[in-house]
Amino acid sequence: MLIKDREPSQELMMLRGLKPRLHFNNEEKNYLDYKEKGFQGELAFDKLTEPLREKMVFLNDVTLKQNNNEYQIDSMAIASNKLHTFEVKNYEGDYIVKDNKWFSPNNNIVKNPLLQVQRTDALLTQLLREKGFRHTVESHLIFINPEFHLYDIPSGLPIVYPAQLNRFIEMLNTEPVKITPSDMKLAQSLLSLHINESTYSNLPNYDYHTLQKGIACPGCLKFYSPPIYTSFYCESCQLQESTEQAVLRSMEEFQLLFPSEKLTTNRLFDWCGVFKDKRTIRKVLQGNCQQQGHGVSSYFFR
DNA sequence: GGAGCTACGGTCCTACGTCA
DNA sequence: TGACGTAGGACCGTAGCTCC
Repeated sequence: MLIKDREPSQELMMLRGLKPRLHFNNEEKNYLDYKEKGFQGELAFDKLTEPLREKMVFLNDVTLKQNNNEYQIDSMAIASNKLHTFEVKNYEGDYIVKDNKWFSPNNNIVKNPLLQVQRTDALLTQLLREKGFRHTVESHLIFINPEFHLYDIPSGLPIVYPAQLNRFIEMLNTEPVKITPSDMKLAQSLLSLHINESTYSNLPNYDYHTLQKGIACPGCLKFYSPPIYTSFYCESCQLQESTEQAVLRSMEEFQLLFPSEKLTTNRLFDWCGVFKDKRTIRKVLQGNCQQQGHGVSSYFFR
């Protein structure tokens, strides 16, 4: 059973929204690639665990806060009073561990993901006890990318390598477990404790006036040319999208990047940048949002 | 209170897509 | 190919807000 599905994080959505509008430096480009890759890895793991959903309750991408410690869990599976956590890494290439430090293929030190797993395990166990659940917590560090290899790591750690993944899933699938009422109660409790991310420390600085205006294709993030009749056509990736869909997407992007700004026809018209008539924008807003006020003071909200 | 500004809506015309 | 429907563009009027 799946009771919480995965969606791109707000930070990833904001980065995607900013990418075509802002000149990213190398660090920012790498960070977006890292987030995209991470998300793709998580989606791939979700696909692998689909067969387990019949006998386990799954919660994906849950963020919890405890004693001012915020921690995010890529995936959780609960059954027969046991809670599995999965930290999914989509690392690629040859990584080496020296003196408990992790080195990427280009010899940069990366955060030790085992420490993250241990921290999550400890905080989650504490949370479960506080809430009165007797479930045991078993944490796993999953490396999903088949092009990943880790050298010089001691054995006996809760790591699942790409070559072991299918057997690992098969092992979980053959375990004689079932979803108990207590498992459901725990899943619902964790779902109710889930919070939205609160900090986006790695976002580049941006300002409305300096951002490039336009509607970016959701496929390749390149700006559309003006619409042909009622739809946009991306010359780069051949994707086609209705003007209404594109405006709604731009509206969500604008609200995500500028949550305190009022949504007006003119502002969205300027933000989209490709329409010749504001009425196209107004029509979409009127059809999909509620209007407050009139004239210069009017704005829309959902 | 009036001028100026901004936003919305009405009307007409044109362009484009669909269908018989 | 022509009729029809729909969307977009231009122009203008109206309404509401701000500022003096």
